[in-house]
Amino acid sequence: MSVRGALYAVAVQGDHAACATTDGVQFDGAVADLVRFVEQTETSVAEARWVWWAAAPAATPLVRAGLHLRRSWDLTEAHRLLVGGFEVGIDEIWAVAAGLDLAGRPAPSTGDLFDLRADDDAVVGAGGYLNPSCLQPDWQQAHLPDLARMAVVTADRQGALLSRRAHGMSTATSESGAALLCVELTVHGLPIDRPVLEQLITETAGPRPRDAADADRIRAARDQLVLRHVPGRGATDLRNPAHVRDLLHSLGVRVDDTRAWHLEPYRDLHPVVGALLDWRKAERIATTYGWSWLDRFIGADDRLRGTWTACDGGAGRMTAGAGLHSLPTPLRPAVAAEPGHVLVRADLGQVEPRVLAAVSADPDFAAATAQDDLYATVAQQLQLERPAAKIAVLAAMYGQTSGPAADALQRMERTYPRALRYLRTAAERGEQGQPVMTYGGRLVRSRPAADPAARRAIGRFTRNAVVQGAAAELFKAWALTVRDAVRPWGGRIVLCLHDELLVHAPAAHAGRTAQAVDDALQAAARRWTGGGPVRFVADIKVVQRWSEAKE
DNA sequence: GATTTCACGTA
DNA sequence: CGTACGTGAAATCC
Repeated sequence: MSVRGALYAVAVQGDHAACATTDGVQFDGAVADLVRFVEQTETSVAEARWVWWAAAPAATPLVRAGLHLRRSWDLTEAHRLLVGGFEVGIDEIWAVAAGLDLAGRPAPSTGDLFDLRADDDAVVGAGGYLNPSCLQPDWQQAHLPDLARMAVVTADRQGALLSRRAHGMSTATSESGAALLCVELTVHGLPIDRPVLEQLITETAGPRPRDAADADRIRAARDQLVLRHVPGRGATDLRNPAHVRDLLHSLGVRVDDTRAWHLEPYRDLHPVVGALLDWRKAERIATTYGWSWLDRFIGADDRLRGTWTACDGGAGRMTAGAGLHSLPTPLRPAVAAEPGHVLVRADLGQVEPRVLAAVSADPDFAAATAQDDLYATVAQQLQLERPAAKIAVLAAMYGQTSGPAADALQRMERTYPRALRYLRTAAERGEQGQPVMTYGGRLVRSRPAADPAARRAIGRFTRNAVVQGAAAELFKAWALTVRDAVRPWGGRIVLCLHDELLVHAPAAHAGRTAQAVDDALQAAARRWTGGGPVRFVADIKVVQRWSEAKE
């Protein structure tokens, strides 16, 4: 089966661009003119699907120009479904789609004057491989129409391979859409209330330093809040874990490392412990989320911008730079809707166990998803208290085998044999060095492991990857449905956080937008589960600031 | 100069 | 001996 729609492949390098279909090259010219060509095609060809080797270089100029593209096919994302992994060149994508042996790929030209292959300019060379020079920007710029034509061919070949895999095609279009959404997130950014953020940073990290000497003074003052508790050891470098450990040892705090959760029990032993733990929080904001972070990542339009990727190499979640996925809670009041707008904050409830119920097709576990609080039902079925039931479910998904979960896990085995078998199989495959496949048909490779402990660690990784990865696939399907559903009301997704969505929308359409986000979940879940019995729930609230309505 | 270790933020 | 990611500072490797 081929990829649905009319395929238009776009290749961009610098200021130049080309577009091709199966009928041949349709456009070859400047990026500024490509924007008009794409806009015209998007409106006149209802079934247009945009194909690119990677979303970022091709789609960024289109998104910057304000275009909204409905359908895409991302060769890099589709390739990742086929073979797993992360970093790939277009030569590898081409070879895998063509069914060629990767080992036979010609080596890239060394640029050596005596390398005669540099004279061979054919796009597809001996053995059907792409010219190894295809990874070089200047070669790409000279061959953009060819790259676009090759992209159309590759998309069709990938479609033929993925259509043999359960859910392969829908996951490929979803992951492609996620990659385009990532370009939009990168371009548009997250709205920030700059005065509030500056206030919050000032409270923890101190005022904006005037110069380097001022920065040193503020830093020393912060250190002094800790060091004043240990007279005579004022030379201790708080940023050096070994120094801190020695200091703590001298006070009778016996810890191997100085991580916060090891130190927390000693908070009352000596005032320096609490001061150190408070210092760490302030230091984190000062270094990672301080003034230089603000200057680097928040634009003149008060938008926080990081680089987004649609699918990490491991479990398959979206990732984001500029600290977007680890913004400390104290700073979240600064994430705020623009005037006349609201934020619709939606997060999935207990998504991983619900996903496990769906992907393992365990009927009794699926029945538990009917309730808003899945763990309450599981507790009844296991005849345990709710906290113990929750620990048991999480232990099963994360591969914890020791501690208080052991008895509860046996009950899980008896009550939900199908779900537990699904997890055990994934763990065993990882331990044996084999890849696992997610519900959506994405291959996750297991890393090689030498000793038994490392093999078990890989087993925990693959056990978790089939759940976390499938949850990521459902999340992306939801996010893309939301992207389309909120658009008529002027809404736009501004943040994706694994199981949480933030939509920025005009205040006048707040209610409609919130309803659209909920409807989108039901529609996406129905499609994703194939109409199965598993229920998904979301907590959805209309707020001005991200920090509101957060339990 | 690049890589590893420690630490910690988020889910 | 619960999973993943990104970031920064210091130590370590080459």
